[in-house]
Amino acid sequence: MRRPARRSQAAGRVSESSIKRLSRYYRALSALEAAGQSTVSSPDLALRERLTPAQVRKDLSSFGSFGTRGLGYPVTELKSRIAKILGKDHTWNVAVVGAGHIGSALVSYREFRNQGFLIREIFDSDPERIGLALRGLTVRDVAGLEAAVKSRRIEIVVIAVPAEAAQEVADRCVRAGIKAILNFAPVNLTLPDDVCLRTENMSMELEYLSYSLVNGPGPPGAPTGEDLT
Amino acid sequence: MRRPARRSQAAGRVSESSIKRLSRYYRALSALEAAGQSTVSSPDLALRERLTPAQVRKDLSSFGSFGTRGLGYPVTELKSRIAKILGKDHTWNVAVVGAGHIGSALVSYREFRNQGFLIREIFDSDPERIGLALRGLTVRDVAGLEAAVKSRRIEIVVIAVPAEAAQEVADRCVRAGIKAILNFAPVNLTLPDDVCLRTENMSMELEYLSYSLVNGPGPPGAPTGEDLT
DNA sequence: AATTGTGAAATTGTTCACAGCA
DNA sequence: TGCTGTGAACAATTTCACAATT
Repeated sequence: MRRPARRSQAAGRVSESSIKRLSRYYRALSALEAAGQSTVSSPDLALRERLTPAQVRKDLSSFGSFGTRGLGYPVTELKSRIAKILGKDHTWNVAVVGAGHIGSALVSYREFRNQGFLIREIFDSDPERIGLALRGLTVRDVAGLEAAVKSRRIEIVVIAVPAEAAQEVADRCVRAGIKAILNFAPVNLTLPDDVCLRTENMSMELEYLSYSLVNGPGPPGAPTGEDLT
Repeated sequence: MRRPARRSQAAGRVSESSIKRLSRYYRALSALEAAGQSTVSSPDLALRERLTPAQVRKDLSSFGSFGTRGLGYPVTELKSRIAKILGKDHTWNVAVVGAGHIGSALVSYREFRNQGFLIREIFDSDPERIGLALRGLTVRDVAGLEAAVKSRRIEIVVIAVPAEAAQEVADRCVRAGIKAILNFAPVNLTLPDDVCLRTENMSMELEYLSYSLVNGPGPPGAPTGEDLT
């Protein structure tokens, strides 16, 4: 065996939250680049993303990044560095399962394609939907999922089926060798540890909103105007 | 025996993450209730939500909840307790701004209504879309937003417009007195502190997935099957 | 016997503060 | 001078371990 394995880059230990912040830096850097700014400082970046300069520096340094002391970070360079870390230097082949409202919205969602996620197939089990054309794609029978994963080299599956059907779809994805799933069904999927799962849980966000409306926004203790005795 | 001031319930200090977990408990409890189970223990709940029993107990006890030692938590009781905390004992009047793919998907999204979020209005600025019928709603001119917020007592606005237009819509919401916004546009909105904002950031989730595909899933060091040199 | 509720310990994440560099 | 990179201080969160309770 090899020594304490390193990852591709100088990636140390990167927490989920710092990866999420990386996404935000990426977005900010894209905007800066578009605006023609060539370097950016940590206070500057922090301001744009409502973070602290220290955090920006910690995050960026945590994967051995290089800014220039006294000057800041080179925008384009840093952007492409982050792109690489986030796997944005690839494109990914995506299949959507479920051609209902969410599924159909996704195939038309520009942001998806912009980010390098190319939707190659959309599946459904409803005979009424199979055969429909959606943005240049034809809805196909979900029975063909495994075959398509192989033949079209699908790497990511988006699950946009009703809650009851989601686990079964997920199981089939796993059997087909899929390693990343984005789930829109409001259930907890059970998957092997080597499959990465993200669940887009709108209910959770909504509940957080309603919680805040009831209990007052912001950190505990913040005034609401109302006095809850 | 006077104590330092309490909130409505025994709500102590509740972090964002524990509120999100509350949503999960709620969902698990709904399932348990439907299955006819009348009590549930913390190890049981933890298993279903992939958490630790200790965390479940900490969360639940943090707002002075009551299980029964030796027995567990009463499912129905706990569920309605959480419902109250999350503001799920109300319904909320929601307006959607933006009748594009996301906006239209939302008005048809059953989960939304199930959770007590009633979409009362949908707005757009595109003359081609104004007047269209969507699930019993008519797309109206966004110029009428402020008026509708008042006359229809809208409490939550969902922003589903392109990135460029999002901040302006948000500003108008604030002026109309809205205190909760769910944002689907891929931008950072700037809002007063007393307005609760949640941004549903799909790019972030996608980037997390692609990061995981590139760098291996799970906590750092987890084996992938593939050996990244 | 089983399970909650909870201080205390461990861990994780964030901010501070300053040395080192352009 | 201004800013990065980073160890050390601090804060938040999670887990542990156990007394209390049914």
